[in-house]
Amino acid sequence: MTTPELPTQYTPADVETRSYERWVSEGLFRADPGSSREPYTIVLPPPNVTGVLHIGHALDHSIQDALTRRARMRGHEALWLPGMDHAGIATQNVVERELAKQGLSRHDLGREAFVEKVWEWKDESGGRILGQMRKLGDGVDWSRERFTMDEGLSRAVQTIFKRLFDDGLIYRAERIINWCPRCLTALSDIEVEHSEDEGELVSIRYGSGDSEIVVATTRAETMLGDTAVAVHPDDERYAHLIGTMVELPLTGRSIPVVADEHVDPAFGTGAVKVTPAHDPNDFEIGRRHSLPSITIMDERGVITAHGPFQGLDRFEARPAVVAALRAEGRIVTEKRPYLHSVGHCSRCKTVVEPRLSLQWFVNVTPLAKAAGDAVRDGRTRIHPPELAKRYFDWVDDMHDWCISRQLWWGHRIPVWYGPAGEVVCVGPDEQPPAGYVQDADVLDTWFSSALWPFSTLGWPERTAELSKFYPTSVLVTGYDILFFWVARMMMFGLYAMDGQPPFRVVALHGMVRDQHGKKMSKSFGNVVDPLDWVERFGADATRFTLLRGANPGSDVAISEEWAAGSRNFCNKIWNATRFALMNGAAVGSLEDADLTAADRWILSRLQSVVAATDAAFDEFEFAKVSDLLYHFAWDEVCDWYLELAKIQLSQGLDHTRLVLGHVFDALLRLLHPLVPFATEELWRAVTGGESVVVAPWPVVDERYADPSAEAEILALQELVTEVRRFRSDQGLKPGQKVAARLSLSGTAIAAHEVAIRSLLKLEQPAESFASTASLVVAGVTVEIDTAGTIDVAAERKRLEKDLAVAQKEAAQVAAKLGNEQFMSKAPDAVVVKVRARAEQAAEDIVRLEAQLKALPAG
RNA sequence: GGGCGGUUAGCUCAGCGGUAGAGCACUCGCCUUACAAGCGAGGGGUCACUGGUUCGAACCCAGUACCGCCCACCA
Repeated sequence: MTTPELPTQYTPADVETRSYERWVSEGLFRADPGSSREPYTIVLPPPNVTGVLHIGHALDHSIQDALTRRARMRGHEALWLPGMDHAGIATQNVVERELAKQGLSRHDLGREAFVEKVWEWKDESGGRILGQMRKLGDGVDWSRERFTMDEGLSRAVQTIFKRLFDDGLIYRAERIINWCPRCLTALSDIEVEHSEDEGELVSIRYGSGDSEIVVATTRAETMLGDTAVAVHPDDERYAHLIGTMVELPLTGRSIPVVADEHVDPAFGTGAVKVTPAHDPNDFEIGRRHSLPSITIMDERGVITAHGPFQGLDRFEARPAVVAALRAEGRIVTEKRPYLHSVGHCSRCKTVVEPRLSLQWFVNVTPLAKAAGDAVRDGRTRIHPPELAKRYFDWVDDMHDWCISRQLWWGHRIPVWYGPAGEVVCVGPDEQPPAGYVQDADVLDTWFSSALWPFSTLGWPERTAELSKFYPTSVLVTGYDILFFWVARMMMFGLYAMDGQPPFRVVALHGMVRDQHGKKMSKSFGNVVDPLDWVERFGADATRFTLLRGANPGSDVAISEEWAAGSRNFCNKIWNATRFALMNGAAVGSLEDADLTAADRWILSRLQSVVAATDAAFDEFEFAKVSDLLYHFAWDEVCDWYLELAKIQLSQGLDHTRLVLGHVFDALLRLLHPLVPFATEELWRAVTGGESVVVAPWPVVDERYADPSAEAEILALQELVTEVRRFRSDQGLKPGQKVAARLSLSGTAIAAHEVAIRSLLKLEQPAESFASTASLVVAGVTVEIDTAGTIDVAAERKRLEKDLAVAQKEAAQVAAKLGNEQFMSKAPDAVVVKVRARAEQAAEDIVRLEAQLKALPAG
């Protein structure tokens, strides 16, 4: 094996691009549907094609890459399928903003030219994202990259639309929908974000004299479209008015008073103004009472009702209407500020206006039922389970899904209308009848995203990919799109794939936040650009930082200090491996090696770390995986084994090279899913293998479990640490050699005298050795000659403090052992432990008293 | 209004019934021939509060107080 010259400091940039291009060109990430290996599939949640990857994507991708890489190493045919989403409304907005800079609107270009423009934008922006993914090291199968508006995926969209339409699960209806007056499109319920906003609640007197009735509203301008006042049927205050007409101020119209169960008599005055065209509840009341709907606003929220308010924006009209009412003495009370929940467009934050319009809907009832059942019966497991409840709450009470959008960018609705308004839904292979006109609208972008797990594998064709890789193994995504995306993939996947859910496990992660747990936002200036970190700390360190905080379902707080810490870890691994190589580490059989306790200890520890790593990986506990490997590598391998190995090598124990080779081979493989680049470079150097990407995952080997070696090294560590403490307290310089006598015979670490003396810089004493301090640890007495320089007062203080602790411990433990109830009820293992503590405390007391006594006077 | 989660060292978090942990930050000493992005030794916590269960509670139960998130047709 050749020992390449590795630089003394890890410089990520040197190795990252080199490795990545090689991985791709050698096809290591390619998945073969014809393989006989068990499949492992993850579809990448497709990022928005117009965006750039943010640190949240980096987390999402790091997790998926770690899972896929480990699965591949474990012998699975691993597919991580990449792609991007056309993100209808978001993308259209971005391109429109660009046009606006040139003073143009999409209407200036016309539909065709505008869509052309968006495609151009998509090519440019999408390319940027692909570059970012390469920089992060995403091990995706590039040969299978997809885009939600690809020909194949468009075909899938039309196919499922047609199927749902034929099954009666897609319908067109005039309903109150959420309308964004800025984006000029309908929105689904979940595209509306609610916030507590300040408003004004005004009470308005309708009618007069005996027919007077007071209603309250926060949207005064809508009174122009009122067509009734509703009261509860049992409300005696208004019983005499039910069925009568009252005068509607400002309009010269009279409207009926109707009785409706929906009204809460205890709220406000118990009377509600009814505006069927501009409020979803009122629409329902209107329907129950056959009330007319009067639309008073256009699609931009401008008042169209004839009169003095015509042409005013809704927010100008509101105070104007109130002022006019006040002038007529119609205002009874005004409450301001009045906090109430207001819906905003999740894209542009404009206040949403409920609007009566003709739209396409999915009847979700049967689909949502199936989506709930699949999780309930365990076909799909949601992880962490706490979040499953959220899923059920939503799926069990889902409203029909408004899928039409008045946009130009997206999948055009595959429905044509005849001259007399006849409707025909056309599948992908059909021709619309002559003279029919296609619906102008496009589908909600989440409609095509919902097909992602199977449309990307070739559905509706029965492809080899589909039968090999569907259902996918795990879906990794943030809990924020549980409803938007996960639930809808479940619905459509179960529907299209004959009851087979799209994934076996949904592994939800949290949001990335700053070091104080604050949300990242541009205005706050705490946004981390993953590429910036990749440049400064390396992709490995960036990924490791994110994974170290990634507990299932919980948010990840990160900071630059942590990224630096992760980079330091990579550097540590780099240098440790470099050291092993410099000392001839090699992979070979350990069968005939005469292993020392230190060797057996590290091998024993290694096999239990493999087991613990597997357990944590299986539960998506990435923070735990990272923590385990971090501490094993740093605290055990580097801090202890390498130091002991140095001594063994100087003693000529050549098999140490094989142990080093074995440990680093395994450690680098374990770390590879988290830290792909550094491990690739190092693993190749250690083993001479082609690529760690396709190296087998370490397996637990019980034969290496060695409790007695572990106990032995633990005792060694205790002794060394205690003597180091003494040296430090006494101000002995680390390099300064000190004479000492060791009484090792009969102790567990009798064989380690050379190591102990070497680690602690203890020399053999001269003939006339007079000890000035003695320490007793792990059954060993260390008598140290410090040539009279010992600080007696400091050591006495220290010993007295330790003695006090030991005495307190002894008292506590004695109390426990004297407690009958404890003795009779505590499990044996606990009693044994407590007894051991009692013995230890007693020993400590004797030892410390002796040490105190042995101190020279001073 | 309904639901869920949190409150442990200065900061971010792990631990979830048997002697309080990690990373970073802090103090002291070290360029010890893999690594100063490092090495060694330390300091620091009535585990939010109040009750209860238990031989034993950071951990289980009840309540309180803050904090966060999700859902909701609060006129």
